[in-house]
Amino acid sequence: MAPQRETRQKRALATVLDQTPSFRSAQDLFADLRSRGENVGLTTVYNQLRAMAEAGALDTRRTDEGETLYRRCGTAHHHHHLVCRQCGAAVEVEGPEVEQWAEQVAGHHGFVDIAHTVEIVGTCAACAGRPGSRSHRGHGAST
Amino acid sequence: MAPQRETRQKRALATVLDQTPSFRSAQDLFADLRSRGENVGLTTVYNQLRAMAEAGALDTRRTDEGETLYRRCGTAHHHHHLVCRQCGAAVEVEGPEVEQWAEQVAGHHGFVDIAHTVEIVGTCAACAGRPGSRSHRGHGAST
DNA sequence: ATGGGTGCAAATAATTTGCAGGTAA
DNA sequence: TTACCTGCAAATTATTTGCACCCAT
Repeated sequence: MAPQRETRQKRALATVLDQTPSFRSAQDLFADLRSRGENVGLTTVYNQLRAMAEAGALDTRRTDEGETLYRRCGTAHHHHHLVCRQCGAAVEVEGPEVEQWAEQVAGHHGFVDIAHTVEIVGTCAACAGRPGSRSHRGHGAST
Repeated sequence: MAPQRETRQKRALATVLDQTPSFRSAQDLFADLRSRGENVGLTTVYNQLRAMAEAGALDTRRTDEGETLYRRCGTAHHHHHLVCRQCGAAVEVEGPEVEQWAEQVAGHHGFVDIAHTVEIVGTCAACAGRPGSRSHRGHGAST
């Protein structure tokens, strides 16, 4: 397997991902890239995003509207997310008890080869303080 | 507000929903309806599905591929799902400890107005017994 | 009669794919 | 040079919407 090549586009995307702590959509990242003057194609963004996600370098989520959101993965081990419904900020959390509960419940029903998804959504302290800041999936980049 | 009307299409959809214990996509339900000879339009299926979901009569999920799945809601109170990745069968489960854990973790990070999603995926006893039955989103209806 | 219900056709929207040309190694 | 990468354009796919007609009440 030939090693991955270093391209301007890859570097640009990686940079943007590193500068945002919250989940962002492909379309969003693409727009951000363009606003920075980086000339990267939408197709490339999708290509890279998928490649990185498959390589385990990115965490992914789906919004209720069907968009896939990506975010640089902090810890390598299993974890869940606590996401702010206002600003999109995400905190990685762990919960041994939940893992156990899932295993237990599944086993109790005769299920094997268990996997699970947990996501907690709420309003973070900052957003709770100043209501009305409807920057659901805000940028905050460039300019 | 005028009461809902009783139509052949609504009844047909309701019947199909009642006969399946697992989550099914709109496309899937539509195909099933047609295979039964029921002449219902895809648009109507979507219309009804959305109306029922908003009315709280249906539970909804999203597959990784972006499809929305619907299923008649058994219990009215909060619960989660244990789904079989092979046949799609779903069991409604509860977990007081998880609810508490979510509240606790969220509060610890300063988040308020908490909501959460939990989904356990596994292979049910039946499917584990006869591997290879790749009916990912099986019908099981008619014929 | 009448207004909610229906469904064909066209519109959306996110994401994927074909493929010709670019470029890192 | 080589084949991986890029990105335009077109294709896919689930779902929504415009709208004229129909039927349960």
